[in-house]
Amino acid sequence: MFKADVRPIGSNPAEVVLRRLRSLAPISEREASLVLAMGAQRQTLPAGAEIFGQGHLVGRPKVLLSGWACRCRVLPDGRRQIFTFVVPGDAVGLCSRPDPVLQTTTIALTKVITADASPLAEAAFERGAEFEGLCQAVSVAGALDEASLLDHIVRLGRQTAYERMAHLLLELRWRLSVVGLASERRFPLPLTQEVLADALGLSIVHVNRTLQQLRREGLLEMRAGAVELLKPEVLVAASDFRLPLPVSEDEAGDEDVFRASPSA
Amino acid sequence: MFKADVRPIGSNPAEVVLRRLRSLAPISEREASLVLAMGAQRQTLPAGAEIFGQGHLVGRPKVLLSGWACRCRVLPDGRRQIFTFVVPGDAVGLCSRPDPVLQTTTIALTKVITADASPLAEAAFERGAEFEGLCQAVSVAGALDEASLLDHIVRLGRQTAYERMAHLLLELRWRLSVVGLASERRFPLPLTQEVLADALGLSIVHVNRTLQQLRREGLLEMRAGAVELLKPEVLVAASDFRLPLPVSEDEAGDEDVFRASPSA
DNA sequence: CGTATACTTGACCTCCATCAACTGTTGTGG
DNA sequence: CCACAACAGTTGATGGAGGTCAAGTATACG
Repeated sequence: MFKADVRPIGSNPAEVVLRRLRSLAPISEREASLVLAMGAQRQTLPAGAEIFGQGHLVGRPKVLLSGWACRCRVLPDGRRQIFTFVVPGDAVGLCSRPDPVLQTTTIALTKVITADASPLAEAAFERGAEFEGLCQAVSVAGALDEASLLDHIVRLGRQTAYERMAHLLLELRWRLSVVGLASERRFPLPLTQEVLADALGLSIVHVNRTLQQLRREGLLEMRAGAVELLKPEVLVAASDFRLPLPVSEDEAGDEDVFRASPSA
Repeated sequence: MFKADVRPIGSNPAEVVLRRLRSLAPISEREASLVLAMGAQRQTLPAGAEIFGQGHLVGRPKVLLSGWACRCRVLPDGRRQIFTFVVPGDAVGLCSRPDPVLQTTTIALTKVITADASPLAEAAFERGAEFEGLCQAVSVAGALDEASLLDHIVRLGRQTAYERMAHLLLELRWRLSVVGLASERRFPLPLTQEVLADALGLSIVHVNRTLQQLRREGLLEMRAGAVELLKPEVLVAASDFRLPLPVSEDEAGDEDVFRASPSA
């Protein structure tokens, strides 16, 4: 059985962050140790805790070492929209502009462990010349974040429930695989159907039926907080999923674990 | 009658850009003349022209001096999703990261006049210390762009057709008012119902019916490429519209033309 | 055990899409 | 100046995707 917050293989809990950054740009040893050192200042929060509040002045940026969170907004009548999921290795509130306010609330969806990312922010934004790799990795991470928002808009605006679900699952598989938390077919998904509904702009009931349809068609299995995509290629085709465009001609970090159409 | 691309009052066509930037941060005289100088290198494109292509390497950043454009993506089966509208004064492809690829296509919706924004990009990103105002304005512009994407996600995920339409019109009114192209109730809207449909994730027919409902309720009038919001407060209340949070405590530029709940 | 939380299922309804036709409105060329 | 495309907008009829309501059944947890 998968656990929601599998610890990276190495001993340092900040290793996920390093993996993430290495997938975005080449990271030197000196940079790596700066990143790993952040693992010392940890904070644990229970599911449901607010990590960043909408409208609060930004505190210090954070990275997620384990657990899942989401950025969302709640309408006055209680409707909620989730903008993006935050998975281990991701940063929250890490932003080049002296962002006066966050436009969103960040909430822990499981028990989470975070670390203070100020050292990373300082290295990337204020001493970018010294820390070229970190600077570039953080910059690319920002570009990917924006790409993910755009994908989300397409899902919500122009895709059916079935396509939205398939597309989101593939995106999560991709993001988790980068930090070593997903195999080609299987990954943890500690989300309730209600949370999926709030992300996909659907009702809980319809999320349930959509998942059942995918199961009936033999495309996935879900149990104990983990999903298995039985035929990822079919989902890719059905939802027009594509990975973010290649980062650049020469500067990829890790080799990709798998491409948009994995050999199943 | 309103024209779609009213020229700013001043003689220099780049004055809209200056207005936009001044609304975001204090701009010095030296910075202002740098901005106005960009007006010299103009380019005119017909409606339908592609300003930036998805996947192309970014050319030079541009600012829009007149006309309207949109950033969008087209799915393989022809469905189209518009992410955001680009109105006079806005920049396209202006980005701190050496963004290798644009995730979107930018298309002219009317005849447009653009100018090369490289001087602005260079001042803001490479000589930020010399051009503090520009640097800050561009940075805030980026934050507002992101906020607008988030609003769009909420519209598409959690609002009804009626709410989406009201919310979008209020956003456009706000953005145009900043550059002096909207009065409190009236502004140009050179968009077909098809374009609105592609932005709002609706069908053309339903956009038509939604507009008719708004008209029947005496909330707006549309003719000759311009809208008049007869009771903006009602639209604000119906769509839970709110302006982007205050930029910061002390550094606002222009006074706002009107706040979220204008005295109608 | 018993309570809370998540998931499941059925019945019903509504919002919005689709299809198809029709009505302006431009603008262009004969 | 009119004919007629071409396009944007309008309208009705119909159906389907997905929402809502309500009741059930696991599953976890103290």
